[in-house]
Amino acid sequence: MTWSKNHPRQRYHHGNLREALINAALKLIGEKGPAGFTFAEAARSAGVSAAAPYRHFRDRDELMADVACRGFEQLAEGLETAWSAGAPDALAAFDRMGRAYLAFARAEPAYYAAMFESQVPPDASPELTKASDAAFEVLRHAAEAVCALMPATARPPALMVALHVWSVAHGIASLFGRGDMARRKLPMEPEELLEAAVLVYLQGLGLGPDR
Amino acid sequence: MTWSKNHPRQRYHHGNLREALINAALKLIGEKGPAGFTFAEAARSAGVSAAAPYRHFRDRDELMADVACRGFEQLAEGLETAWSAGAPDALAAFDRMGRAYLAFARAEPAYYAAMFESQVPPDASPELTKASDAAFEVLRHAAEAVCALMPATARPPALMVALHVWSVAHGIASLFGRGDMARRKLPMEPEELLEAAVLVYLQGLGLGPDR
DNA sequence: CGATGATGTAAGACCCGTTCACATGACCTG
DNA sequence: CAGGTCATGTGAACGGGTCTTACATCATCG
Repeated sequence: MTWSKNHPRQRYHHGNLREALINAALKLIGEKGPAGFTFAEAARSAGVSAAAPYRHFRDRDELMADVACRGFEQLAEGLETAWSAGAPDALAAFDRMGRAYLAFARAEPAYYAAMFESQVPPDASPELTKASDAAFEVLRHAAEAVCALMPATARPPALMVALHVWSVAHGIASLFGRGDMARRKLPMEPEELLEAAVLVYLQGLGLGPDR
Repeated sequence: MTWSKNHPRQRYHHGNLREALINAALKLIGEKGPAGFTFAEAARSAGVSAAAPYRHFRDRDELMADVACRGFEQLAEGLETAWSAGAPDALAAFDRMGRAYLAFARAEPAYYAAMFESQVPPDASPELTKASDAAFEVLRHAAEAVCALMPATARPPALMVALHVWSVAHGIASLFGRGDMARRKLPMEPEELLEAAVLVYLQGLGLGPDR
């Protein structure tokens, strides 16, 4: 039994190294942040030599970009679920989406870090650009439904609304939702802070819930 | 003249190494991002050995934190100047502050990166915490002046307003104001996007400019 | 069975962060 | 001015990381 360790790869070939590396990356990023994540350690954690990962990723950044890509896909899925076709009404669904964004940042810090804190440029790969655009598209679509509630004469551009909401949600998540500035003492939970911001903002657009 | 190079330090002691390292760090961060910045290269750029910086900073992170600290001081100064005692009126001054935030992110990418993208925890040093708090305090003070425009019966907490505005400004700066997601095609300049967001938001608070 | 291509390994070049013993020299003190 | 002291800088060395290159293994298919 001398060969038995945690995951004693006996076969020369791993069989599923690409996925194993991505999982290792996710675990490591979650534990030590995107900067602490190391190609070599991911390899070690998968039980292969330090050179093996280069058969599956051009370099460390490409792995990071792949993780970020999957993160955007998960985020899009989460937002889509929260929106759930705008039921029961667009405003309630919109609010759920905001919470879903913060929930994602909190529940998947590794994905979130890879997506936004890893220095990976958004155009690192076509897939990444596409995944990120797709996630935004979910929000944009919701914004369109919300804008449709307003009289056509005073209807703001849905794209602008989507950008505003994305920005404030991202700002809150970055500043207060996680490690970064999380130490700043908030008078409320990030979720409440975001909900209040969106409520005030929609009110400013003439979409008060009490009209 | 064999000893003449760029800045041929002839004296054994540099004389002002601390400042030289900080300047080198700023230049390098600006050129290659906070991740690309290297203690060794800063030392090289200052013309000293790789071990010399350790006489002035405990480690690389402490240098980064020092840069971030100066960044917050500069930001606070910029916001204070933009606010300029709330003249001619609080709303106009508030708008200037938002623009000043984005201007800072654009004009000082090295500082901005050290402050928000360098993985330096906000409590890395007491000075950093203090500088960051001071910058926020400027915004908070302005928010208080803006809230004072409203009837006391319908006055929102100034802290909340400050947090909302800081969040949306930071979100826009992070997502669209610089390298990160700057590639996303915006229908407007970040400054206009922020101004519109704040206008809608203040309107939602009952502070329409046309009342 | 034998060739071939995908996948993994070993070793090494090069860089970084960090430490340690030692060198230099600014400055103070007698 | 002599000598001591302390801050500051040097060189060498360690451990670890990225990435490349030459070689090993093995699944697959003619």
